[in-house]
Amino acid sequence: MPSDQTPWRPIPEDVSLATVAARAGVSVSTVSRIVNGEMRRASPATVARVLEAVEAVGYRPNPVGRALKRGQSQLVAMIAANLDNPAMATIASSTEAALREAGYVMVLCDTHDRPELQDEYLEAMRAQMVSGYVLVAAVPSPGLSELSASRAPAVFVNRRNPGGSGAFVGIDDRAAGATVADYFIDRGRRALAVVFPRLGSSASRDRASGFLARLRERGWADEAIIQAAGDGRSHLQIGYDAGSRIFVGSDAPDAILSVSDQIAYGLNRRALECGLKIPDDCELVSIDGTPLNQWVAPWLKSIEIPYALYGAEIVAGLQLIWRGAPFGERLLPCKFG
Amino acid sequence: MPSDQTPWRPIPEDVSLATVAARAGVSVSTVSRIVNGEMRRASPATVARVLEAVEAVGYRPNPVGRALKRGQSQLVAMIAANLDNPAMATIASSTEAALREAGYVMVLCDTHDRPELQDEYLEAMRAQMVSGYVLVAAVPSPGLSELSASRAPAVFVNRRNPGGSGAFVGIDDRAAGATVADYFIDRGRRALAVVFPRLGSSASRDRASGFLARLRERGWADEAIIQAAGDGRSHLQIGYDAGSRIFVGSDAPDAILSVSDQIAYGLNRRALECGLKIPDDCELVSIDGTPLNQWVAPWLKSIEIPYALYGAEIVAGLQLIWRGAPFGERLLPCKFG
DNA sequence: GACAGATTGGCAAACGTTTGCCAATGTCAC
DNA sequence: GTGACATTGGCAAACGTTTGCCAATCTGTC
Repeated sequence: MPSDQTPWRPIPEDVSLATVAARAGVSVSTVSRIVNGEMRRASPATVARVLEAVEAVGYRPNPVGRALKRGQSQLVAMIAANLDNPAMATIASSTEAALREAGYVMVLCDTHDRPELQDEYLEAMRAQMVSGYVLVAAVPSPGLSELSASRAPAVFVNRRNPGGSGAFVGIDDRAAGATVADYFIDRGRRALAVVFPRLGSSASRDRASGFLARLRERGWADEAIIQAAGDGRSHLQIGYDAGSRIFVGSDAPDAILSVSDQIAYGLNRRALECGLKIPDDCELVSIDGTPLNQWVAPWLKSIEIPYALYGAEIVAGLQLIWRGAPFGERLLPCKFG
Repeated sequence: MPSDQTPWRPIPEDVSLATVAARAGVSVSTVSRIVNGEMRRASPATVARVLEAVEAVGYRPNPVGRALKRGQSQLVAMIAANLDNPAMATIASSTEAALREAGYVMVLCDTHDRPELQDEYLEAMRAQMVSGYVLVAAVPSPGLSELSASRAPAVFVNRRNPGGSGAFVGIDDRAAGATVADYFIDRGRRALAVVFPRLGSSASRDRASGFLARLRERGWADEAIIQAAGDGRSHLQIGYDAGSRIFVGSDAPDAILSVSDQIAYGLNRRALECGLKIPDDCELVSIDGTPLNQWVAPWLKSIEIPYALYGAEIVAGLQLIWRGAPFGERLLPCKFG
């Protein structure tokens, strides 16, 4: 609980519409209208006088007063599953930049993948009268259903809306999986494996199933492919555990698709412990491809998801929705290399 | 610019003090007082009736109205230099959790280390009437000076207030550097180096100078130690570039202190390219020690900074300041391993 | 000179909250 | 019965903004 006896108060934003109005010798309403660009409601002379006064006293509209009146703040909520994941941090960073550019302020919430916390945040953000929601890897929850039903402006990122439709920014996960399948086949790999979280997002699932589907198309039997699903929250651990199962015995794969960088890190660690060298003994391809890889994991080949571009797309999506235009989904192109 | 013709409006928080007041048959003021815990202003019967009504209609105070009246919102601004850095992401994540716990909402701003942007954000946050500021690796700027002068509640993290005093959460950087110096000496290392950013923060400087000072204490001449200062924003690149200078020639060091993980990543990459193996050919110790290291950089030994604990300390600091208590600095203990 | 119509600008209410002040009622002692 | 005093609760203003509506002035035409 915040202390009730706060000795410090923010410097009162001593310059308000009233200050400007007084200086320009007009009423508050006139200033408000001019500040909001409604120029036709005043004579050019008045407009000039008001703008001069605005400049002179350094007036900046108070977002709180405005929010109260308009019933909507300049805040946009980003509700992310796990900030500690570098991919999410990059998304957060680029979104923040794009929002600022558009005149909004980002509020960041980390749900740690927990539905109750997600709902708590959704409620809190609604109370803050946020203008929109950015849901990064949202989990199913009652509050999320309500949100969908309320038609509030929301953009889902990475994971589609678990319960229904909604604007989406991400990549073509199935195609990404398929690309890796083609790559492995064309390289003459014979023993394939795919590692993914058992309780994963739509994204994880689609990547794995796109991979398997393409293999099937090209004549591989499902049984020929090792599928290692891992439990738990940490992709690192999932990868490590999967490695424990995959790398033992004589039928170790010679090529593995890991649906995320972190799973690949875990796999590599276990591979090292088993005396296997990647990529020499077993090729490893992940889908993520954060820039850090080239520094700390040069052994990892990746489908590179352009997370740094997400922010711009997300904000473009929000803006479309705000003006009532439809925004289905935006799948960004990936580089494979 | 946000569209002016927004078709969607947040569901009006249809339940306000007035709703509760009507249902309980009392005035708005009474409800307000009771909701704020001022129980003595009403008879037990009234209190009960009001609380029942609050429950029944599901009343939640509107933070915007409250902020406008109080001149202070429940928002706390975190102004960080670079979210893409995993250490900062961890700090952001833990701070966010601690703030939520305390009933606050975190607004995240990424300055990309640019003073103008930092000032823009400081101004914007002031306009939002935030309750406090968390400045992670703040850079010197006019706005920051103003902030210090205004005595606004602020906690500096990692880097001390570049212009003056202020609450600080971090580690004992000089001691960390000294620890590494002792370690190298005790391990019998003979050719030492330290790599740091030329235009670094107080933290980087202190780590390097703590290292050098301890070496001096123990009889090493400054000239005997390779000091590689790097330019630029990216620590990865700084490390890589420093490696280019350090690893060539015959007098390569057998032990290096890197003041951050990322510099160490860059160093390692360059070492590999030079055919050197870490830690066999050259021991590398960094100060940071993010958990990711054990997965992707097992070759790296680190002073581990407990970033995940920062959030709690930061919020504790803010709360002390809010209630007028002094909060100088809090140096967290590090693990070396 | 009068009237229609456009132009210009102010009044006041409203958003949801907090809080100083006052009014009404109750309690007690004399 | 009267006065002092505590208890209980409401009125109304204020925070900074937006906006519907009305009033005043101006422009032009007959």
